[in-house]
Amino acid sequence: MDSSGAETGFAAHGHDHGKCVADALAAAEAVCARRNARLTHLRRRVFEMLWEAHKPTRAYDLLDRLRHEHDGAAPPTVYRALDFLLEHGLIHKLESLNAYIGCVQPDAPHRGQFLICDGCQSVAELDDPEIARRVLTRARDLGFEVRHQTIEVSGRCPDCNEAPDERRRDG
Amino acid sequence: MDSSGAETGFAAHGHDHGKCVADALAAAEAVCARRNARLTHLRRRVFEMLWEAHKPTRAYDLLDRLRHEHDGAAPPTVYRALDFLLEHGLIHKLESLNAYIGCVQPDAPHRGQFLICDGCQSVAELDDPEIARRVLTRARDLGFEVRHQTIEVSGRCPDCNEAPDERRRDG
DNA sequence: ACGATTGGTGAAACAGTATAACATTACTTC
DNA sequence: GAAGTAATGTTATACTGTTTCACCAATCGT
Repeated sequence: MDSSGAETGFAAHGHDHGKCVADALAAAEAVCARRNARLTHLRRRVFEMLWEAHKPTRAYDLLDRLRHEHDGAAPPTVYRALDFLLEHGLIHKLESLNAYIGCVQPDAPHRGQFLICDGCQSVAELDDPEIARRVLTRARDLGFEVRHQTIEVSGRCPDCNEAPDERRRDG
Repeated sequence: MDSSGAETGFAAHGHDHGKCVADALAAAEAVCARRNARLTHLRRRVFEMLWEAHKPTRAYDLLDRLRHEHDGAAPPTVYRALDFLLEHGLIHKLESLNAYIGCVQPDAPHRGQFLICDGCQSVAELDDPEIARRVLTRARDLGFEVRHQTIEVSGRCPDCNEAPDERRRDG
């Protein structure tokens, strides 16, 4: 639970991040292979960058990083890659932050629930079927047919809660 | 349930919209009076515009309308009004649309859940305590202290469901 | 009434987010 | 290898939101 980061809950400080990125990439490759989707160099790099950051990252931050290794990078470059990754459920967009983050369960397409820490920007992705089901039920009661759920919760993660002002986990 | 629009669920087509706006305004005035918050002309107008539209409205749409009656209107004009209204729980921001909408229960501050129709842009605000509670519980299990919940569901309202492509409720 | 403080507004510039449109390259398939 | 499709390059632009500073109006203590 502490070593991969590819599960529900907050990643531990000292988790093996190299492995965590590698695992995510392997999962993404598997998904794309299965679907005959082309995980091109650009798309792979954007995906890797999101996992390397391991926190919500904005499109223009990705663009800045991309430019370091790729001269012609422009907004469409990164947005197209993000669109592809979103479409295949490999990443999520956090609407309340206008930021993107790697998906911890790319195999099964799903709408996750996100806990977003105001203090350190860490994010935990839940996949609680009860929450999703309850939302579905209430919607259906009103005759509403659900297509997509956006559930984002802001607040303070355990670490930032302990040390309200001092500690900031950035790396 | 069909006449005021100021309740959970989708507003009926022929509801008395004048009354619905007037009621909302009265409620807003009451809230502001109780808190010694100043519902100035500008703020009131933005609030009214949101209720008149009766669907999610973007900041720059409000700005356009504001300019018709007020020459000096600029982005900060409308964003400041929106900030005030948000702060006092008189409106909500729909993060997945970057749009704003009047709150149906301004009395008790709350985090609502929103059903947003892709077809006609109508929105129903739920206030299901079970959903909110379940989210709270799961967060607390992970040691996460919740500050704010963003729950937005997109899909199709009953009307658009019946007539998938033809009917569009705009007015 | 007086000045000081506070909160609201006017105005201009700017920062951040995202898409449109069209040209070009690369990959696939036959 | 020619045709068709998918991906990328390139430029421009639209949309969303903030910063900053100056000014005015209401409030408060005296």
